[in-house]
Amino acid sequence: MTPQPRPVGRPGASLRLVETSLDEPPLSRQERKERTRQALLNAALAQLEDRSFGAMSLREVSKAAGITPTAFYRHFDSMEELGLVLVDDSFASLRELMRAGRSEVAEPGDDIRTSAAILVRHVQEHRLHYRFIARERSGGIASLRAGIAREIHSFSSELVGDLRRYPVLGELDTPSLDMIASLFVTVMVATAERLLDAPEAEGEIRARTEDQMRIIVLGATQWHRV
Amino acid sequence: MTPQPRPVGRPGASLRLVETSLDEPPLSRQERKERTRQALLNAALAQLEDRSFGAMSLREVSKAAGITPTAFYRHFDSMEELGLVLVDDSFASLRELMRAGRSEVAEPGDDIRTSAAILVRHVQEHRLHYRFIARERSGGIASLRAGIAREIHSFSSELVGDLRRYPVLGELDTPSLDMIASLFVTVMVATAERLLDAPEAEGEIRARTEDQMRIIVLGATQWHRV
DNA sequence: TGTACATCAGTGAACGCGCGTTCACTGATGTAC
DNA sequence: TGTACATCAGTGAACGCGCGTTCACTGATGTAC
Repeated sequence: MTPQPRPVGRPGASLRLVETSLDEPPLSRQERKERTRQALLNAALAQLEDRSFGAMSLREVSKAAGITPTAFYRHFDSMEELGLVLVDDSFASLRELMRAGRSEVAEPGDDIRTSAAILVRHVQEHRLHYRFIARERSGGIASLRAGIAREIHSFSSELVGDLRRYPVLGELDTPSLDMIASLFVTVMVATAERLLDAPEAEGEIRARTEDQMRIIVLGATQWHRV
Repeated sequence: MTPQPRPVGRPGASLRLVETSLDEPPLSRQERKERTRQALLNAALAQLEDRSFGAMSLREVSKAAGITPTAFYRHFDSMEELGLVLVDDSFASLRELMRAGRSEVAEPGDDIRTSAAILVRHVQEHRLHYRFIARERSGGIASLRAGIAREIHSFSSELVGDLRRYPVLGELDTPSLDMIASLFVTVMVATAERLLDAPEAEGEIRARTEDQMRIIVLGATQWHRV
């Protein structure tokens, strides 16, 4: 039913005689270990399609990665430790999004359209990471929730820095900017969740996100003038 | 370690002789069954404190409710069916919130403060239901996700009806009102999640929610005049 | 009111299964000389 | 370059355990007469 797992665990030297040296250059022990580690992380991400992380088993993940359950322990102390690595990896991908955002917003009047487009594209390209974050943000494992909350908070802080560079918004005091940044982040999280549920409605979702961001900017430029 | 489960399963007649008829009036078979059913639902809600629904076992829930695993099947076909009942119960509580909102917003200028206060109070008073919804909204069980999404969508539609009654907002077209209602709902969901994580920060969270709702109203009153 | 029978919520033994973790091991890779 | 030894990623058997589900059952509650 599920696609055949690509076995990575078997030592390769005995196969080396069969395969050409072109498509399989000799891998060091270290490289091979790293490859298995990635296979475990990917297998876990893939399982999240229809389970929460807490409902996933070490044995299933190991099997999907092509190793025995015992070998799992050569890479992680526990599933929870693997989960924390997934949190890190996922937010590395998110920071990449931030960088992309800062360099791509070139023409000033079009910031919102550009930001929404970048967000939507990035979620679609990193579905598994975003699903993991969406699912475990409120999930059953406290250490994952804490790690995710910390990363989202730091994302929001960086956003405050970005907002400061804007003409009208930049003049607001820090508590107001915090509040507004957190509102943006809330909308972005909701957008990502909607995209995960209905990737085919990308156009609609992007349009709605743009409008909601415009509402926020409209309100924010009036803020403290009321 | 955990508090002694209150056993509800044992037939009561043999105890009836010991207890006074005042504090335990004779329960019908039907009443007793309903009591056990509620015990199962409450036990499941309580387990969600530190697990996702998908990571919960039928045996644990039955044990916490004071019956054998076998008796579980007298009440639900599966854990999933129990979960769907929890979704219904949780949103019954949310509809109660909407009703409270409509009757309490008396003085016009103070709608936002009142709404935020009602929301915060309601989440605090129904923590277990809200935690369940927050956790399973993006959780691993498709039928629960679908049920929750449907209920939140219907909540958002009701909100559109409420917004129509306001002086300036009411003049907007339906797609705009949909978009604005969904933004309100997004903020409300985020508020509930923050409260679950940090109930002691209630004051701060309420203040931020009020400000974010004001930003939205400010933006919405400018909408389509840009 | 009393009797005989039906209903049915809950019991407890049993099942096969997948779980996390331990252990002693294997054999290719890596290193020292 | 060849040899001897160390390292260590992955193996496979074994463990005790909790899981969902089945089954025949018990005995209090409910009902018909």
